[in-house]
Amino acid sequence: MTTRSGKRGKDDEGNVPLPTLLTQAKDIAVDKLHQRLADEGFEGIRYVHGSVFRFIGPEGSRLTTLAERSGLTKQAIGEVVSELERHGYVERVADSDDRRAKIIRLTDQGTMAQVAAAQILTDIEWRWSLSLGQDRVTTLRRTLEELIGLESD
Amino acid sequence: MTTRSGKRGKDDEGNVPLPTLLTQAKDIAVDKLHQRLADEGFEGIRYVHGSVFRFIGPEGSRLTTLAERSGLTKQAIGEVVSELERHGYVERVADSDDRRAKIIRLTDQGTMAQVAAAQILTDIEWRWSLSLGQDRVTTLRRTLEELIGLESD
DNA sequence: CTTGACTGTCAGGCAGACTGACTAAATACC
DNA sequence: GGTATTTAGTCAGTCTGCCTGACAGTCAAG
Repeated sequence: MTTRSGKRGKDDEGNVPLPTLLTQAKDIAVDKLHQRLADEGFEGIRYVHGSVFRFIGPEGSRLTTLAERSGLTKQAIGEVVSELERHGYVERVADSDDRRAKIIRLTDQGTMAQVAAAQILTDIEWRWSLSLGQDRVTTLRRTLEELIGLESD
Repeated sequence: MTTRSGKRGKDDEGNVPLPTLLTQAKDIAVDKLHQRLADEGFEGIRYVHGSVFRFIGPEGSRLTTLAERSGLTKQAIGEVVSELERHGYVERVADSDDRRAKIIRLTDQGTMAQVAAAQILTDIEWRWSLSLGQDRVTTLRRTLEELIGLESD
């Protein structure tokens, strides 16, 4: 039996908890992103790969840097990088200044995937704006940004 | 150097992706919820326990029902229920109508935890309303609800 | 009363991320 | 310059959360 995730008919009485709403909205956006990336030929991209695509510098970054920025351990991000390397999105090149280090760089395909992801995310927001009104999506973003800035010290 | 995850200054147009904002906001709310629950004496409550507290009926529910509503398997939700049972938040009682089944019911402490969680979530929204304006938090909730209703087919 | 469906549990497995231990290289100390 | 400490990345092992598969007991339809 396939269990469809908690779909209540109409909300019984009380409010759906805000964290649930935030999670569902995130899941919808992320699912759409990955599906459309796959449609455009960028396959095998998983959620955690965003830790590399979002945080890697234009000239590449070290593993340790990616680990710090993403909040994952070196080991964890190292495995992610290896996976992206196998898929041809990044490459490890020697650092000429420090022979311990390797620079993780996007390949051409990796750069295309990064650009495509950014465009798709922009497009998702744009489509939401069409349905809900541009001001409401802009307000959503601003509210979230303020909220986070407010609470994260 | 402690790198706070992806805090770009105010730059060009390098927007933080919307899924990231949604995730961060969710994490903030959930962390606050669990911390305040612990402060009020409800200890050992983890994220996944919400699958029980949110979906359990007033007279209790069967394991299979909780599994369907939460989207987890029977085995997974069964483990969650066992953990909550060890902590004294729920109990398994025989179903008088069906000797295969057990009714999972909140204990008094479980009910208190459920009520406390709901109050805390309401309070979190209320505090956000104080900082950001009540209309913006209301709008946030409405926008998310519409968004989800829109996209989840 | 036999057959099939359902309830909950036990067992085993896999994926993701963690801690710990290690080598090679850079840097600081004296 | 020589030694000690720190740093970069990797290998190994573990833990957690969730999954699939298999099962005994019970219910329900023919």
